[in-house]
Amino acid sequence: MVTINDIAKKAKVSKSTVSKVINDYSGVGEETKEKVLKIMKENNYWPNSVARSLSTKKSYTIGIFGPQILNNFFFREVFEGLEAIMGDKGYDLLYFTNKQWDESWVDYSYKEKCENRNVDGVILMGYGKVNIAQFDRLLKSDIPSVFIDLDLVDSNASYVTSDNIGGANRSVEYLYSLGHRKIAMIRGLNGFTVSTKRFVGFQQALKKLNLPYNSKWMYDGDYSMETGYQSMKEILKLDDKPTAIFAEDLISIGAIKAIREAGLSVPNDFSIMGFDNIEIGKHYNLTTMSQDQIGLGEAASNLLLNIIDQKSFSPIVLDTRLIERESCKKI
Amino acid sequence: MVTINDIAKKAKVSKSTVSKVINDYSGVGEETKEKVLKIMKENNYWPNSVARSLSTKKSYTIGIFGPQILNNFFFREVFEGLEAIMGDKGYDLLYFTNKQWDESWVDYSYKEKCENRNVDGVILMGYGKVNIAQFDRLLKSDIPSVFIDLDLVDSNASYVTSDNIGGANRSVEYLYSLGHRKIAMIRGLNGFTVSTKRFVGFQQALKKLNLPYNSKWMYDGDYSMETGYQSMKEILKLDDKPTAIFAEDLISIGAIKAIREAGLSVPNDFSIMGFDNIEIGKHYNLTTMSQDQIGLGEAASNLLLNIIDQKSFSPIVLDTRLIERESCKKI
DNA sequence: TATTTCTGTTGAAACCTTCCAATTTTTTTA
DNA sequence: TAAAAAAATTGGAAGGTTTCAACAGAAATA
Repeated sequence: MVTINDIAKKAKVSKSTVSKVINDYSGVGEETKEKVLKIMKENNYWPNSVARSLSTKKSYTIGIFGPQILNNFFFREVFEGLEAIMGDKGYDLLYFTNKQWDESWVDYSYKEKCENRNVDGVILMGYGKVNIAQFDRLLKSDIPSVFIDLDLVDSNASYVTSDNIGGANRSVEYLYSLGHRKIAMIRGLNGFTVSTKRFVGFQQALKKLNLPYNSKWMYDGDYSMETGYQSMKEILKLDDKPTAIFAEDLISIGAIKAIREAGLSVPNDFSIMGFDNIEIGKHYNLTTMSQDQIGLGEAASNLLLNIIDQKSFSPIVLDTRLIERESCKKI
Repeated sequence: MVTINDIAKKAKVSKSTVSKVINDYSGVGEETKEKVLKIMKENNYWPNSVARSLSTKKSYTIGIFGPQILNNFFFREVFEGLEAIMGDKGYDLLYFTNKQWDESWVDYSYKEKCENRNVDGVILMGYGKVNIAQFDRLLKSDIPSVFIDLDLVDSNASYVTSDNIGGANRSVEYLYSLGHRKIAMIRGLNGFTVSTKRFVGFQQALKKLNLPYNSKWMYDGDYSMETGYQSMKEILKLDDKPTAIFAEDLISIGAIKAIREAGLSVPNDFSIMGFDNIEIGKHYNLTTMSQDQIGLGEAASNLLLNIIDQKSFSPIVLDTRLIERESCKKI
């Protein structure tokens, strides 16, 4: 590997001078600069960012934490937004694996992993509300952090999320506008803030529109097709059935399966209203309240960069958008 | 941040001794070791991997290159396999964004990015055969590299792939066994080795089984639903129609759409045989020749670790597996 | 007791940068 | 032309670790 010393030697200047050229600092003569630049080019020289990072404490690396985020329809799109913005600003993304240190003489967790790698900031996604104590040390540290869909705030931490309450509200309003009065909800709880918020919005809307809240029309589970499938089977057994079901996309798809299996159809027998707009929903013609996944990634990036620059720390809440496909119909 | 010096001072030993303890080297008295360990624990000390990397040239980081791999049904699953193995072995994954250097006085590409970050090895995926010259400098360097689905080999480079030729062969044999004699193929060429190989396997099988090769039953495009949709529309116009279609999953799904739109059904009017087994295929009950995505990721990891240890460089070819669902039927 | 061997410990250099204070060279001013 | 000011250049420390040769002290041998 060619180093700054090699360049200095070849250019017959000191490495300080080369360093100044690299960083485009003032205090270098025009001729010298040209000469050094030429030699750097000739030798395809590139300053080593590890050494750089050691000396400046800045690594141009953003850490990413998230259990299974890469195998998740939703976060994979968020990642796209992250990559675009961070790439533009000259950062690479360090995806922390679940590696452990053998002799774990220490609490080796978020904060330590970040310090260990000198990341300039960190983005965390895919975490539920339960067990947020795990983030304590990170939050109290001075490592700039942005959470996605988990509303934690501290002196160097903030979050981005979609307007889940509002989105749920508008979902119900939409179903109402189509004539639905008996609306069920299947929610993917599991300790995730977002699901809770969507439920809050759902209830708000029912109240506002004077719709009945029937405990038989309320199902819990996790964020999976299976939850939708099983819950829908229960719903199908009811005497007093709802005419519409509101649920997150993956759950909605499970529900659609159950409906079809029972020889019924969507939207003729039931209207199904999703939430999220994951790609697979398209294949089921699922009407849904869309989050802007790429936008979340972009917003998280920009917010994190602002925290790094000590400019702005305010959480960002993104609007949701109704995507009308064919799983809901007027009755 | 607490450093090795802090620990040395508090333990009243030299930092060399602390270093030995950290790395579990011999030549440290039992008592001293205990004492140092205790102090490390008390101070939640963790050796900084940037400094470490500078001094050892080993970073416990694996670089990942791949255009849009995270937004790709296939590679996202491969990533899962990568993460599992690499995490186990103590590596983190550095995802290189497309960042550019402003004053690009230099060819800043794969090799340079790797050297710049001191990665221990690199995995590349999602690249076609066209323009492989871009990898020249990387291949000639001593950076351990593993390509996924692109058969490049050099002194420190190798690859993993699925048995595309064999898989295509067996796909045709399967359709043959169901009684199909008129088989079309829609291929997602676009310069990718895999598609070419699948075509080779397809032709081999036709020949072996004495089936007709009809140029009207052969369509090209890219790896997209649109290709499948458009090609299938053409097929539907033919007088002499095939009874089965062999195509990669996403293309197959496009074809199914076209068939359904024409008021026909799968598998009653056409049998559709996919290739890849991406998750979305399940939702269409697509019978497919499955690649083992996670296995590819795992194999790539293990191969790369072997190259790093100078142990083994042989390319790895994984078997494919028939997944029978309901898009193919006996005729 | 004097010498050798072994074990444990340490100081300093090295890895590649940045950064600052000090020095040298050039330019400007009186 | 000498002095002052400005610009260009340099040497070396610092950043946190590893590594290696050198050293000290204890134990073993003669």
